[in-house]
Order: sequence, then C-alpha cells, then structure tokens
Amino acid sequence: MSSSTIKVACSNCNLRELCMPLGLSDSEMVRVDDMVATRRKVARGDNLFRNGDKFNALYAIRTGFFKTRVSAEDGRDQVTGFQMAGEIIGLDGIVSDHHTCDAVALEDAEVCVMPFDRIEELSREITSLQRHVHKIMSREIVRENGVMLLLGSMRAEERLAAFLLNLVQRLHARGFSQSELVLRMTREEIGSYLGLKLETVSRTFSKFVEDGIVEVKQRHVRILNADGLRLIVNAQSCQ
Amino acid sequence: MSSSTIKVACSNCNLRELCMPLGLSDSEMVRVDDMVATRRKVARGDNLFRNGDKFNALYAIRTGFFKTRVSAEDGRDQVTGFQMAGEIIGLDGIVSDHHTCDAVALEDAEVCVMPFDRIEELSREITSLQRHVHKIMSREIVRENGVMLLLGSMRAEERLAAFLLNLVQRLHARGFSQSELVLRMTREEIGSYLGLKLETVSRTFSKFVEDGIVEVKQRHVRILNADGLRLIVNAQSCQ
DNA sequence: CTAAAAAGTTGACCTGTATCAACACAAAGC
DNA sequence: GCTTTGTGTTGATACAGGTCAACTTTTTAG
Repeated sequence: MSSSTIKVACSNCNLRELCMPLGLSDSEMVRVDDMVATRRKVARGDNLFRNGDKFNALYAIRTGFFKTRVSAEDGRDQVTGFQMAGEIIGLDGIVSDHHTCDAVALEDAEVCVMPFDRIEELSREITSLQRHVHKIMSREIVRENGVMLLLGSMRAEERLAAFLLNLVQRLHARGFSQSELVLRMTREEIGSYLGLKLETVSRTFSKFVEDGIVEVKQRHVRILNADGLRLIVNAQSCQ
Repeated sequence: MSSSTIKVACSNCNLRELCMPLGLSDSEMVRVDDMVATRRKVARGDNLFRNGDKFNALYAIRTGFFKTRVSAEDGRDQVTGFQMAGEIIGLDGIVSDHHTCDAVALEDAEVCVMPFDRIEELSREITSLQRHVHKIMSREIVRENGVMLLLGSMRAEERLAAFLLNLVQRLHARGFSQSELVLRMTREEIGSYLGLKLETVSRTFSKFVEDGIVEVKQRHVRILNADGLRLIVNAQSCQ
C-alpha cells in the first residue's frame, strides 16, 4: 500500500476542529492539506521516534494513544505526557534537530507526518497557520508548567485526581463520556508521569474507590463524583 | 527619559550571541533591530507581567534576573524557572493571549520589549528568524521536560546538585566563573523550583559543605568539586 | 545607630510515600 | 485446557523529606 493510495486531507478529517488546521478558512485548509506528506501507522509498543533520532517532522495523531518519555543517563526515566487524537508530537526535536524524548504508541496508532520544512514554508504564507503553530508550542509550554506545579507541590491523591480530571476532560472534547474512561497506560506509566511509584498509584485508586469517588475495574474507570475529585485537587492540606 | 532617547539595537548588543538575533546575518540583524519596540526597566521585586495580563510581547532580558511562577487556585505556587540575560520570557502568553504565570525580577532588571505581532511579521520574511523563534520555544519545552524528570524522579541531593550545575553552566556561557556563583533567589524560591521545602534546601547545602563539595556563605556559592556534583546527579540510589 | 523584618540554619519529631514481599488476576502463547 | 508473563493489589516496614520550633544572621527601614 503506497502512500499515494491513502487520501490524505485535513479538509475532510474529523479532527480538524482539534488539530493543525484549527481556525483556518476553507481555502487555507486546502493548502494545508498538502502539508501532510504521508500517514504512518505505529503498532502498539513501537516508537514513533526515539531520543537521538533526527528531527524531520511534527506528527498529528489521527488515531491511537502515545506516551512521551525522557531518560537520564543513569537509566531513570520520566513519562512527560500522554497524547491522543488531534494532538501534535515532536516539538522537542526542533531546537537541536534531534529528538530528545521517545514517543511510544500505547495502542495501535496512525499519525499524519508533517515535514517541518513544509510547515515553516506554509507558515510564512498563511498568517493564521503561523499563529496556530505558535499557539501549539505555547500550549505545550503551559501544559508543562501545570505538570511542574503538580509534581512540585501536590500530594499523591491530588496528583491522581488532577490526572483523571485532565484525561476525562480531553476525552470529552473528543466526544467520549465525561464520566467513563479506559486507561491506555499501566499503573507504572501513570506513576512515572505523576512522580509516584506504581504501588502508590494502585493504593490511591483503592482509596478513591473506598471513598465512593470512582469505580475501578482494571483499566476501566468510572467517575462517580467529579466534584469530589475537583475538591481533592484544590484542597491543600494546610496553609 | 523617553524611549526614543535609548539607542535600541540588537546589532550592537553584547548579548546578540545568546539572544534573539542568534544566527542572523548582519543585514538581517539590522532589520531585527526594530523588532524591539522599547526597553523597560523592572525594579527588584516587581512583576514584568502577571498571570491574567494581556499578552502583547515577548521579553528579552538585557540585565538582571527573573523567576517565573505559576499558581493554583488554592494559593499554592511553583517556581517554573529562573531566567537570566539573553533569555526570552513570555512564551506562555501566546496560546491564550493572556499570561498564565508571573514573571518577577529578582534583581533590578532591564528587558527588550518585542511586540509579538512584529515578531510574527518579521518571521514571515526572515526565514532564519522564523527558525530561531521556533527553536526558542522548543528549547523551553525541552528544558521543562528536564525539570519534570528532576521533579518526578530525583532525590533532594540530586535535585540541588543538578540545579547548581545548570546555573553555573548558564552563567559560564555568559562569561562568569565556572566555579563561583551568587544566588539571586532565596532558599524558599530554590525549594519551590525543586519541589522541596526551604529547610531541606538548607540542610542539603549544609550536607554538600560537610562533604567538601561546595563552599557556601549565604548566597555566595563556590563549587569545589564539580565532578562530585555530577556524580550525585547521575548516581541513582538503586535499580 | 537601633529596631524590625526577612532570610537562613539546625534540631526533634512526624508522616507520606517508597520499598520489599506475597499474592491475585488477566492476557498471551502453547 | 495449561503455563507463562505481565499487570495490579495489598500488607509490613523503612526512610526521605516535611513540619514545627528555636535561634542566628543579614537586610531593610526609621
């Protein structure tokens, strides 16, 4: 199956309200269509890119679910984010022309490959695309600021509650339930993202279940009391 | 003193090798000169911008030292970075047209105000400036990835060692000593950045002094054994 | 110069999370 | 079906860092 046989078009993609062409006029969107060079399938467990890989393109997730991960020399690593349909990954590679993290598919996935040269070229011509690219990068910076707040100042329950609320909110924006979700990642991956050990993640889930805030069957989570979760996030122990 | 009396010019700024015009030809740099609308002085303790402020411009630090800080609704806050001469702040404001963090001067400072509209305008014309702007944002994303690794997986000693090494390396790039530095921030601010309490920061400094790795007199720090610090960062307790 | 406030250090004690270990369950392969 | 492997739960215990408190030093204001 050659890439030419796949009809690649932002203009009729059902993610256009979330993804790269957000805010573009119809005529602009047609031009953005050929920003996508090709699509690429990534099987569950495979890397979209790895730390050290040459940076060529940004990737828009069409389907599937990814994690990004940075590693220290001593082998320690940290999950830096979970990404879903309509989100853009690969921004880390721009500065040094090489990727500085791994992007791993947590389920079979498909991405749109957008060569960065072409993005820059089109950005020079389409003002609203230029602005959109800048917003995508700024959004990532702001997101990471939020994670730093979480990692630097929250306790385990607060971290997990914030994590669940964030996930369900993003899923809801994609048409999924506000109260039910299927976790695509293990307890260990959640723990890595939240700066906790997997046992602590598991215990905290159990605590939430005991308190009647959520129902958990393996990776299926049903939120019974969203306000309860919000209260946990915003209620600081003291001060 | 009106802004017109101040000669504003990247082309003869001694930070041009670190700052916005990095990698531009002489003729391009002359055009970038008028990207800087004006300069602005910020007294120690004052805010360059605040969470909620309208976003208009990015700021290049000419002199002085800043911290950026995000806050949760419950009053908790987190220092997200310390910025010095040649570094760019304000990127957080692009996505929502409003700033989402505070930027506070830790000593009397002066910044170049670069209206973002003008940056985008010039970026469309000067390819190397466009690329440079993208790199600045990507660098911030990569930096924050590193902080997440630190906050999510390092112990107090490792965090403080990494912090000192990072600071001294950036200062060295600006012509200062490789082994001596003056901290511009309090123990509490260091602690907030590193996800530790001020007492822990103080104790960890004392431990480093006992071990002969650094000399500390209040905010004056002399690094006696940089390899010792590097060893602390890369030596994971177990696994 | 003096007083007050801010910043830093150190000690004693406490607690949230890590660690270690045993076990349960589910998915994948034979 | 059974076995293996990966994943998740729960308990017992340890410890890093937090909390509270006393005190010192430095900086700022009058």
